[in-house]
Formats: sequence, structure tokens, C-alpha cells
Amino acid sequence: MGEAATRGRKSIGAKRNPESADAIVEAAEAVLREAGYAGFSIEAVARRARAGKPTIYRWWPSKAALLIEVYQRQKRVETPDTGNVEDDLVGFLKNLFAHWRDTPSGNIFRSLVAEAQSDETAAAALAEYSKGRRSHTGLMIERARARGEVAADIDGAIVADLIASYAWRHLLTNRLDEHEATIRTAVRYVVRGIGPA
Amino acid sequence: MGEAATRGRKSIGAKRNPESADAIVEAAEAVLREAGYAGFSIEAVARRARAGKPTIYRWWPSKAALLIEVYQRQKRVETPDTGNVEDDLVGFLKNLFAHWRDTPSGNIFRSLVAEAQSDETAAAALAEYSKGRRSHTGLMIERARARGEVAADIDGAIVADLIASYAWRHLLTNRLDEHEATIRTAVRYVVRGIGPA
Amino acid sequence: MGEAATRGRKSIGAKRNPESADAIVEAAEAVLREAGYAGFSIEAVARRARAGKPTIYRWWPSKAALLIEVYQRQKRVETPDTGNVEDDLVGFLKNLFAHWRDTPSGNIFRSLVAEAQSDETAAAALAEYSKGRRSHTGLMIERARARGEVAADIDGAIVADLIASYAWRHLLTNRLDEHEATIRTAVRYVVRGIGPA
Amino acid sequence: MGEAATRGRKSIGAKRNPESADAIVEAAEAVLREAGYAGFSIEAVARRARAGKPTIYRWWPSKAALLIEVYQRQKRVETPDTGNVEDDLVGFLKNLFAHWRDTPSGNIFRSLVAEAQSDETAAAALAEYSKGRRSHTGLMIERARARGEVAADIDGAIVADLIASYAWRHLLTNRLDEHEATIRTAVRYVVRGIGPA
DNA sequence: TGCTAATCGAGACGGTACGTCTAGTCTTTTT
DNA sequence: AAAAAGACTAGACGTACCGTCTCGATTAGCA
Repeated sequence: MGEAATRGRKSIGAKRNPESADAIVEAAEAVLREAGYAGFSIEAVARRARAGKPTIYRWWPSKAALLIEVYQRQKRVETPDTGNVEDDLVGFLKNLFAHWRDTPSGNIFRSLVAEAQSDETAAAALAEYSKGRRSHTGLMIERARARGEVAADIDGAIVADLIASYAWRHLLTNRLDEHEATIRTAVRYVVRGIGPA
Repeated sequence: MGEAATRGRKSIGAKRNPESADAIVEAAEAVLREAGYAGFSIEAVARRARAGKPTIYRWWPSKAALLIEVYQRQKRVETPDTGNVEDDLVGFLKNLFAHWRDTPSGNIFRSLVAEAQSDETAAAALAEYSKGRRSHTGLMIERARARGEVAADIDGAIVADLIASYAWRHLLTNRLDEHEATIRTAVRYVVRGIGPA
Repeated sequence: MGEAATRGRKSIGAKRNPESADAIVEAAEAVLREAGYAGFSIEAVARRARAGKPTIYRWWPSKAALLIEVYQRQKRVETPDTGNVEDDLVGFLKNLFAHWRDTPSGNIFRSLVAEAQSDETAAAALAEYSKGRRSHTGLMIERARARGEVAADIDGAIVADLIASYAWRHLLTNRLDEHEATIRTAVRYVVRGIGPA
Repeated sequence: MGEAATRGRKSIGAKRNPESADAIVEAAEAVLREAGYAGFSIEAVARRARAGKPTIYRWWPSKAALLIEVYQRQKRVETPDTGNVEDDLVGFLKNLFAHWRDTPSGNIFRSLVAEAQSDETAAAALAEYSKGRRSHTGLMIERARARGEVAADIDGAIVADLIASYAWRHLLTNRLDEHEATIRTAVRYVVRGIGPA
């Protein structure tokens, strides 16, 4: 039966083999890039990575968990610091849209959101991840508040929510090529609304 | 066994049987209501509707097409007209969240958005639908502009986009139970930003 | 996805396709012949038959059921009628041993007995099959009784059991090449014991 | 979780721990007793014995080897000496059936026979073992011959073969609850056949 | 009125993927 | 130095759906 096991990559014993983990995440990314969310399956990843399915299930209990790890391996979007909150936010959205458009990240994140609609654990993982990101965007608001660009009683989390929502919807409705002018207008509506009276 | 849906359907002749079409759409809605997007499959719908799978495929070429029809059967959310744009928008969002929470609509729309991430036709249908809704929400802005609550050069579509994005994200991240105060705060940030100088 | 389905053999609709059934049983036989019981798996049969696994499971609920059908497709062993019970039984055993030795039948039956040790349904199926065969061997005893070779109060089923047991054990312990003299001796011990006083 | 078998075993050092070997064989026996051949796997035994799979593979190269060792640990069935060959053989079979029915022995031996159908080493071990048993049962025939109950030219090995075959088949087809009368009848057919003319 | 064509429920089909289980090999850790 | 422990590749298990196809029954409208 399985005489000729472990043909290519070797196990390194009782410790988790980082090569395998890498191979799996890389295979997952490749599958997503080439076949999209529709073609993304644990089987396909296992085939591609020359890994056993149980190895994947051992470390990533669900498709969502694997998707999240793949997403997090992507380079982060940089949040500019121009000294002006409108420019900061516009720059951030522009970078984010470009990143989502030009790397597999967009597809991955879309997949993750889709998965979260039918998978509890994906929803939980996504919520966890979003929490981290929200505070991150909230930072730009805090900097603006320190500069007096934003009123003292403004809730940064809610602003971040508005901005993130705007980004999500553009991703989910294939509008990542939005003109900068339109993005700037949207941002301005919010920025004006949260400015000092 | 023995679903309530159209047990004793009769006519199966040369003309399309509208009872069958109804039974299918109703079964689809029931499945979405009871099992959510995760349990939504053509097989499940066919079983529930006591219909053959080919009958479904004949009239709806994809899961997405069926989802779209189910969604369009849903009652629309009413847009209040309080004479004040903030109250209008808050009321609209509250109604929408309640509608999504308390009827199958939320599940259906979530499913449609998810499906659109891997299905072209769903994406197209969603885009088409969103266009209509945006103009519809834009109406509230136009009324506000007429009352002088909103500056003349404001782009209603972009405002509608911000509001709709906020709603989508709450749906997609299971936050339909958001407090009115939080919703009002978010709306106020936008409303203030678009008011007359 | 499954666009290019049904490449070779076609479905013939709502009725069971006999071509598929044949292909599956033939593939099962081929797998057994080439890989033996150890290599016999539903997956392997499905691959070989170009059939879907569910198609196999639809018609044969277990490995055992498929094995039995394969076994029954083999040509039957002829039961000689020489007018002498000893010669009848020796001839039958010789034929049976040869059949088991020279066709896949032996391997299949061995597999079936082995499977029955861990699978309830296999045990049941085997019992059912054996019942039919036992009465069949009992026939030789009845003929002998009619000729006065066997005492009137002899239980044919028990004699058949002794003979079948002898055959089984030779199969299961790889002694199908037993000399005719030895077989004849064993048969004679029984035949003498059941003769008229 | 938490099997009774060797929970607090300690020494896991450079010397082979005899406790481990014991624990493994005992676990194997327990698994066979509780789950039968169907549930008997190296994994299950390792889990039960709280041992690593390689530890088992190091000492028993195959499932069959482990089965053989487990079987050899079993108490032997006693062969009665009543002074009458029919009673001897009936008593032996009754004891054997009871032993197989009421201890794990039956399950173990069934498993071994089943395993031997696809594993060479098991087949060899079984053949070796059977040889020993045959001569053992043959003893009863020799005693009978000495008493003049059996003709001088009778081949004891063949008689033993017939009796063993009858036992095997009852084990393998779950008929260990056979009535004594039936067993006696079968034995009598053979005993009569081998008696002096 | 009788034929033809469309439609229906039903379900078989070849497939893909699921998530779990076991086989047997390999290496690290522990004693 | 060797046993224990656990990770690894590989692949079978039996189930759920996919989307396609054919069957046999049923009915409407044309001839």
C-alpha cells in the first residue's frame, strides 16, 4: 500500500515542519490566484502542496482559517501620514484599493467575507481580524484629533467603521477602480462632518 | 417529508406551470430562512419544493439567479419622511436593520452578496439592483437639499454610497443589532459633513 | 467545474443504466484480479470503471455486496452425477478447488469471507449465499439416499456442512492443490459414516 | 480517553520497556474484545496503550504479527479424555465453541484468519499454528485407535482436518451457538466413517 | 379528435469536494 | 543509544451536491 510514502518533502520529526506549513499557505495562495474563490478547496490546496489533507486540517480547522493566514501573509497596506486627515484617508483608501486590485489580496479578502456568510468560524475570524484593523484606521483619526482637525468628542471607531464600510463595499461590488476624485469627495463628507464646530 | 409547500400540485402540461415556479421560489426562501446560506443548495430547494432539479435549472440557470428572484420577491423597506434628513436616514437604517434581522431578507441578501463574489451573473444582478437602491436613497438627500439641509453641490449618489456601505458591512459582519445611538452618530458625521457651510 | 461530465458512457435517464452496472462489476473483478483483496477499494473500482463513487454506493451498499455480485458472475462449479456418492463429492470438490485455483473466484470468495469478519452486512450476505449453496450440495446426498447409498435418517444439511467446511478451510489456508487421494480419503470417512448400517 | 491500560507507565528510556510491550498486547486484546476485527487498527491499539505507532511497528512489523502474539497469549482449550472418541470430539468442539464465544479468542482467531487472506505472514503463522493444532487433535484419534475404536489405517491428520474445518466454518459464519445435538450428529458421521469394519 | 411538442416529477449518471480515519515512515525529544 | 511521541505524505472511507440527461406521464394547442 503506502510503501513509497513521503516522496518529496521530508518530515522533520515530532516538530511541526515549517516547510510543510509554507508549502500549504503558498499553494493556497496560488490556487486562489489561479482559480479564484470558486476553485479554492482544501483538496486543491493539498494536491498543489503535495500535502496530506489531514496535515491541513490539523493546523487550519477550516477553509476560513487558511484564508486568513494567506491574507495575513500579504504585505500590509501603508497608512500615510501627511499631516492632513483628508489626505491621510484618501491615501489610505487609494493604497488599499490598489493593493486589493493588484495583488491576490483582494480576491482573498472577498473570499473570506463570502465564506463568513456561511461559516461561523470564518465570521468569528473575520470579526477578530476586523477589530484589529479598525483600531489601526482609528489611529489616523487620533492623530487628526491631536492636530485639532477633529472635534474632541468624535468616536474614532465609528469613523473607522464608515471608512472601512466604504472600502468593503467597493471591493465586494468590483469598484476598486474608483476615481480618486470620487473617493476624495466621500472622504471629505465624513471629514467635514467630524471637524470642530 | 411532506413539506407544506404545494403538496398537491397538479398541472404538468405543455405550458409552464406557474404553481411550480412559485413553489420553487417559496421553497428557496424557506430553505434560506431555516438553514441560511450554508444550507442553500439546488438539491435542498428541489426536495423542499417537490420539484425535479432540471425544472429549476430550466428556469434559473444558477444559484445566483434563483437568489435574485427570491430577493426581488421581498417587501421593500420603507423610507421615512420626517422632514429632517438625519431622522430620515437613521429611521431608514433602523428599518432596514430590523427588516434584515426579522425576515429572511437579511439571509437572502447576505447570500446574494456572497454568491456575487464567485458568480459573475450574481455580481451583475447585484450591481443592477444597487444602482436602483442608490438612487432611491439619494431621494432622501434630494428632499433634504430642497429643504436647504444639504449644500447644493453635494453628490447624492456618494452620500447614498456611504450609507449603503455602512448598512452592508453591518449585515455582513452580523451587527444588525447596533444601538440606535451608534447609528445616529455615524449618520450625523455624514449629515454634518454635507450640510451648508 | 463539472462541465465536461459524462464523457464516455452516457446516462440513460431515470432508469438504471445496465452499462454502468456491468462496467462496475467488471472493473471490480479486474481490480481484484490485478491488485488482490488488499488493493480492492471502492475508489479503485470507481476509477477503473470511470464511474462515480455514489453510483457504486447507490447499488451496492457495501464492499461485500459488490464482491458477492462479482463472485456470482463467475461460472458455476458443476456438480457431477456419477451414480456414486463418493465420486460425486470428490468430483465436486476437485472441480471447486480447480475453479477457485484457476479463476479469480477463489480470491473473491476468500475476500468475502475475510470481509464478513469485520462487516455485518458481508456476514449476512455470505450467510444468505451459503444457504443457497448448502441446499445445492445437499442434492447430491438426496440422490444418494434415493439410490440407497445413504441411510434414511441422515441429515443432508449436516453432511453438506462438513463438505463445505472442508472446502472453505482448504481455500482459506491455501491448500487448493490438495491431492485427489487425500480429498477422496476425507470424503470416504464421511461417506462411510453416513452409509446404511 | 483515559484507558485503564497502563496509565501511569513511567520508564521510557534507552531500554526496551517490557511494560510497553505488555500494554500494547493487552490493548490489542482489549480493542479486539470491544470493537472486534472491524475496529482493530494499529492506531486504535496505540491510542489505547498510550504508545506511539512506531513503537508498535518496531516490535510487530504488521497487524498480523500483533494478532499472532495476542492469539498466542490466549489459554488453550482443553481436550477431554472420556474414553470414547465421539464424546471426546463433541466435548472438544463444545469447549472450543464456548471458548471462542465467551472470550476474546474467537474474535482474535477470526481476525487472524481474515488477515491471513491478504497478508502473507499471517497466512504463514496461521499455517504453522494449524499444523500444531492438527497433531494435537490427532492425539484424540490416536487414543481412539489404541482403544480399537478407530480402524488401523485411518489417517488421523485427515480426521483432524475435517473436525477443525467444521469448527472454523462455525466460527467464521457466526454459528458458535450450534446445538450439541447437531454437533454430535456431525461428529458421529465422521466417527462412524472411521470406525473398524 | 387526434397528434405533436412542451413541461413536469423523478432520479440515475460521472464527478468533485468534504472532513475523518488509518497506514507506515521519519525525526526530535526524553531518559 | 534507544524508546517514546507525534508530524508527515498518501489515500480510502462514505456523504452531499453539482449540473446533465433520460424516462414516462400529462396537457395544450395545432391540424
